[in-house]
Amino acid sequence: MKTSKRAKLVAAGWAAGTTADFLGLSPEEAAFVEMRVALGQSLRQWRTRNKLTQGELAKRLRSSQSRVAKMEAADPTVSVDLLLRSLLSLGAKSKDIARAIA
Amino acid sequence: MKTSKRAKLVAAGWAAGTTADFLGLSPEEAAFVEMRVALGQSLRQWRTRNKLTQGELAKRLRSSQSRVAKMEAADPTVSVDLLLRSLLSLGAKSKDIARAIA
DNA sequence: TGCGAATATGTCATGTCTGACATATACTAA
DNA sequence: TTAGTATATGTCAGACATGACATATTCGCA
Repeated sequence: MKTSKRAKLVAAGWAAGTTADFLGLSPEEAAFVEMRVALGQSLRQWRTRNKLTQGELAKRLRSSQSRVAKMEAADPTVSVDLLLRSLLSLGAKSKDIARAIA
Repeated sequence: MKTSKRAKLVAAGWAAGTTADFLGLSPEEAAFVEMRVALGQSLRQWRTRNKLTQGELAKRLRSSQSRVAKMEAADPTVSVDLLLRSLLSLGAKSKDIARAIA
């Protein structure tokens, strides 16, 4: 894992050490987690850039504040589908999303 | 929508005309569908490149042939999560996925 | 410090996705 | 054509994600 990516995961609340190490994740599983974390962070960026609270965004998405918080935290109960639809609702384009996960 | 993207959608079985037109999809919804179609096509490429049948891939994924077929067809009942995990299992990297959806 | 706003965490009923199976259709070679 | 293989389509019970709610924690500011 690149150092920059690890920094992001740590920032997102993942303990130090590689994500893969943490609980015997296979490389694919680790990559999947990394993508989810990256999308969660991206969502937070788009939300704050648009000066919205989680509650306000939730209303726009017809969701709830708690779910938005979980999205941004890449909670295991949040699907990538929901993250993507939320980002698109905030105005993110395919290429923005591609850049976020690359 | 770019011509190249439309060609892909048509190739994937979507009727001519823009995806958005087809059934009153909002731009965000259309973009989401396009991403799913792109991921489905990418999955097929990775599978055929690895000379696997849908059944063989299904076994590796602990899934079923029918679901693999639906993934490649971007069937509405298939989540992006499943598409991504499948691609990663085939050896695709984050940047490959980013390129596919960009 | 305290207070109010924002965010985080836990739980649950309801709705959606999943693998599995059956079966239909498409493709290839004889 | 036919048979054999691959892929597509339809359905369903069980598994998982969802919005909503309650509540806890963190943050910013006076």
